[in-house]
Amino acid sequence: MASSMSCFNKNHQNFTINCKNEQKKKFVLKVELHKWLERLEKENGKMMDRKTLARTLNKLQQEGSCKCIKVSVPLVTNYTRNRLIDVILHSSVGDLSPELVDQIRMRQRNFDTETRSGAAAKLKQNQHKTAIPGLRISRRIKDNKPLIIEAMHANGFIGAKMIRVKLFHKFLWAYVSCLPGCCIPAGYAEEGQHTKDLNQSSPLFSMAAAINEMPVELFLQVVGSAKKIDNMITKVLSELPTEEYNQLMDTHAKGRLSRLINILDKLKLLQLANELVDESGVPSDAAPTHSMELRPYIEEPIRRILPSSHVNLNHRPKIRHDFVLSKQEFVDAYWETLEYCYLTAGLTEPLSAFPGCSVPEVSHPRSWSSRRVMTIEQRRELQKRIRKISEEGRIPFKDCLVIAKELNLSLEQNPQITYRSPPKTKSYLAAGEMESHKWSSGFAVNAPRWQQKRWWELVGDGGCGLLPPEPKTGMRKKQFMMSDVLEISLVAVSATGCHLSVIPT
DNA sequence: CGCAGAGCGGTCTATAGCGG
DNA sequence: CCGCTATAGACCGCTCTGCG
Repeated sequence: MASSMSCFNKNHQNFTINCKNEQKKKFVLKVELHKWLERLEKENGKMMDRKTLARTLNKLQQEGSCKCIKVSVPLVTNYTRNRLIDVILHSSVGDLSPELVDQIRMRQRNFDTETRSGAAAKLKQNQHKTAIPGLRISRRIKDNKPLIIEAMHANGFIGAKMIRVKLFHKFLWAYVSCLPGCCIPAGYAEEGQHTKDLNQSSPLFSMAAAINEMPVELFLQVVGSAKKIDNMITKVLSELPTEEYNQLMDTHAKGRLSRLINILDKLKLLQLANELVDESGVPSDAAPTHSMELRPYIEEPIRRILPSSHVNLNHRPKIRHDFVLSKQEFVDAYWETLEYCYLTAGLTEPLSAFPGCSVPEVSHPRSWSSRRVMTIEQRRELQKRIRKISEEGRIPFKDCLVIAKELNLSLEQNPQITYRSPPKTKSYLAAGEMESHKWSSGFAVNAPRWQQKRWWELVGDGGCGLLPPEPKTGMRKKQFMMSDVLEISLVAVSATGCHLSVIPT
């Protein structure tokens, strides 16, 4: 690169650009080059103007020393829009390969990160200079965020990011496989045959068009909205009136959606369609923007070893799983493998293998916590039943089991609720949480905050009569028997689909 | 206690408009 | 044609909050 651009003629002044290893580079970002020249010129007390650079590059391009192109990269906060980045290619570069586009995107990402982290460090330094010891000014304005989050969850939003990514990917795969002319062969039996066909290409599709066909219910689960949804969950997004659609697909929703797409991209399950965008602009909504990768792979993270063994991480063999996503069951198998490899990766180095090295989320157990994944129908039916039963009094254990079974709610998840006795006394308030509900248990409750309230949040406003009666004025503490709390908790278990472990006091 | 999500405040880029 | 300025849009780090 540098050889072709080693001499820059600007305002009759020669600039020599000399950079080690630059010869090996096939491209340079325009912003990178600009910053670089700016730094050089600063030493001379002058500033490089962008237009001057553009003119010079045009001249070099006409001479055939380089090629100036624009590469489209997706925005992080808006899945429907792309950002065009200016790239100067070495004249020897022919067609843009997907690898080169990847490198360009990576370089742009790194450039952004570097410049912004530099700016943030400068800001931090300034803050240190101006900070008044002991004075802490909160710049956060209290808002209705908790209410919004609550409303989103009430609409079925799944907190676990990887579960959202999984559901979204399964939807996209199903969408793409139904596209006319799609090369995903349905119901293939012969491995050799589909391998041959799938080698041909990764099916192209328009992300915007795919999302338009997304069921509202799925949208509420994976993207989320705080909007009150009535009689719309059976529809797909494109069937919604514009106003409703815009309310669902607000800036934040687009941001959340874009982050999911970004993760699918980093998992190499999706690829940005490699189109060279000309000066005239951006492709339309109907044009293919992404391709579905049908041959993804997963590497098992390498087991952690004791330092004494002195074995280099790089020299241990990696176990690799290759998939051919020709059938729904293979898509399921991909996700099960990914979850298994990384969720159980307690004694492994997630960063040692793909995709753990590029998607940190895959190795966070919280990202996979599917405890509260329920369809809206399940959620509403559960609310209805619990309300009905609770009007009649206490809910016996067997009824909880019946509800869980009939609504197909899982009881088989990780233990999350733990009741145990306090070190000395058996009576204390649990972390002020019960206090906030104006009642307390008569024994130790060591459940996390969310567990202590989440289950009654699930069943509706104010607890649907399941809560012990509100204590009268002055009656701040109420003693409950273990059986009371067990019963209540088992409803929670049904509602949340988690285990309850009881540690005898 | 650590993580994830979201808002804020900041920087950077692209662009348009203006005057020299 | 050139350079300056204002503005919008994008997106990061920091921070706070709630969850598990």
